[in-house]
Amino acid sequence: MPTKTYHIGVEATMEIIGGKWKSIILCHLRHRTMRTGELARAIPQISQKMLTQQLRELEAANIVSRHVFHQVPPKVEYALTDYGESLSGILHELCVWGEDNIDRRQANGEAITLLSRDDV
Amino acid sequence: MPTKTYHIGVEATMEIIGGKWKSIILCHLRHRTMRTGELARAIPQISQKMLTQQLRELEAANIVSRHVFHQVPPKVEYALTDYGESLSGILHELCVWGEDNIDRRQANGEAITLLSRDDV
DNA sequence: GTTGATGGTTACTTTTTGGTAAGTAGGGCA
DNA sequence: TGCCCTACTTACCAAAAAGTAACCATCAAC
Repeated sequence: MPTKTYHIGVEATMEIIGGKWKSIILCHLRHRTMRTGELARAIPQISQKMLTQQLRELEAANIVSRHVFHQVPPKVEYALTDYGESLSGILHELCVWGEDNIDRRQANGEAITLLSRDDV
Repeated sequence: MPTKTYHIGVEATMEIIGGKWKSIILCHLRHRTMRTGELARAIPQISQKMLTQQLRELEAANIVSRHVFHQVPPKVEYALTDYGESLSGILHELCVWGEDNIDRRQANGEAITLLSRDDV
């Protein structure tokens, strides 16, 4: 098996929380356990496919846990694992920095909106 | 002009530091001003094209400044702007978390290496 | 006048990522 | 009987990101 080589720590981090959706999902799970449908409603732009795909990858990385309730209709809950919680501070800062960035760009005349500001 | 809409702060942040290269470049510039060639040597996997492309985008976002010395052969220096410095804490944490993540995966038997650990 | 150093661009191809739409399961319920 | 609910999968296609390789400019030194 070929050894995977990283040159700098941030590479590994971005492999886990990078991409268009993972950090968004994690920012929501940071606040509370959520069902699949709740996440989908919280992230209206995401498709079913992307949502489950990203959740599977986060689960594989031991960042998110998946709890299936054997019911009909199905019920599945996602939450940060203990290890996932170790990202909580970073996720919070990423949210806050982004909010500030949007404020600046607005002040600068850009046509840009932030719909929910839940990390203030 | 259509208004750009974000749903959560982290979206804006990831638009700026996301992608395969930006956070790596920024982690290097966090320590000191660097010339193009220095960056290229510090990130051996990156191509000329990607390096300049990513630097241009970071410059457009006002995260990185570009200082051209009108000499032959050319000399160009890149540095974090004051605003870019506001990412410094986050970048540091992203590096440290990644280093820890690699440690865990190694302890877990994965064939994986981290070449330089400059953020301890 | 050829070579080298440095930073950069361009055209082209490949890889990765994301989007759409349809289908599955299984019990509840009218 | 047939449709609903929820979570999830699959096949297929489109778009975005990244990789490759060749090229340019300038002046200095040999």
